[in-house]
Amino acid sequence: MLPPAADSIQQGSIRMTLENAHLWKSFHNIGTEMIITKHGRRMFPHCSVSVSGLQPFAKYIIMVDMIPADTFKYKWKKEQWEWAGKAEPQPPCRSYMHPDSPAPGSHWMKQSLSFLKMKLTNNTLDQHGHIILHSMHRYYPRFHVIQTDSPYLVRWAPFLSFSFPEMTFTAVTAYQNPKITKLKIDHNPFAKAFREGGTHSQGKRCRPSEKTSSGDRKIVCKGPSGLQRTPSSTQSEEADKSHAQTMKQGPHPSWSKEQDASESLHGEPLDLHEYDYSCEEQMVPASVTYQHDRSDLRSVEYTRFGFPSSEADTSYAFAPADQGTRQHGSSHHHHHHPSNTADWSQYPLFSYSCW
DNA sequence: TCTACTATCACATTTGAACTGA
DNA sequence: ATCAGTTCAAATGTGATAGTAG
Repeated sequence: MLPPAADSIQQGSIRMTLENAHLWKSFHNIGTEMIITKHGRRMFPHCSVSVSGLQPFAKYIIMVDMIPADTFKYKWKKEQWEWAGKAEPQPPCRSYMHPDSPAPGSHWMKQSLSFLKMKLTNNTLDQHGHIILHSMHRYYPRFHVIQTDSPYLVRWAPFLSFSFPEMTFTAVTAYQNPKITKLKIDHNPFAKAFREGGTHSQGKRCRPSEKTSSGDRKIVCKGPSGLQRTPSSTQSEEADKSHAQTMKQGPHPSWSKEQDASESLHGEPLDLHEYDYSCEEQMVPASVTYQHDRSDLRSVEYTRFGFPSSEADTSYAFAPADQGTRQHGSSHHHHHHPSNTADWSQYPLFSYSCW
């Protein structure tokens, strides 16, 4: 079998691979948390994937949106996450288009794609095009490869969707699990700088460092336990920034060009206990914003949720079903047709125009 | 009282315009 | 005139804290 098995997903001839999978898994084992703020916060780890099998000269748009991982909200009680009721109604659905979009397949396959500049917010009135999430709810990113040369045709173009279970996270306004804080500080240069600077400046910011070391307390995120140390090996990732790009603002705020940061992250896997997300399929209520709506997408996915720890399950895909079966929600037949166009859904990607 | 959220802090990293030289 | 480097000031991003709101 081929090496790229674990962190990549294949649909037809198109393969998507999660770039910084080690890091994602490190977080996932503890229970990933992503800070969301009023003005928008970047993700860490970043969404970074590579794609292969595209037609070199065909144009594609690549987008991300965030899908609720379940129908619940949570609270951090003592040292673990607990169920805290039913999920709030979905905030306006938004998606983030990779700033290189649209680009030919050859471009996308040339290097990994980073969604570094995507920001998450809890502000439902956000005017900046950031992705709106509910705090204390769980989500996972979903990547869309859309074969079109115009953002305005996204809704009608054939597309494929990919997602990785180890990217599931809980949106929070402040970190809950100190293990997560520590992992982030170990790997995120900004966080590290800030923390160390703060400790320097003394006094008021001193306590936290104690807090983290005492943060070695036992954390049980409702799952088989057995928790080990986080490696303090500060194998910080090198953000391999290459060439600065210049283009500023596209027709939409969230379309600003960014430079690609393909990260090579070699954090060794942590021997932490499993994190049990009890996720289940869920329909997203339709809603309209000035951005895209993704609600109809839900009906074309099939899922293998409920992440057991085996390697096989770390890769799975939400594949659009064909026209016939889509209405019924989940279809488990993949037609792995050699010609990739046969695998592409012709169904409109977004049900409403949001521009 | 408890939980969730927010503004603020200080500084390394990133950005990008200005500059230099070929 | 154009390009590739270089420099450097300004902008950005980051977690903890103290405080606010409910």
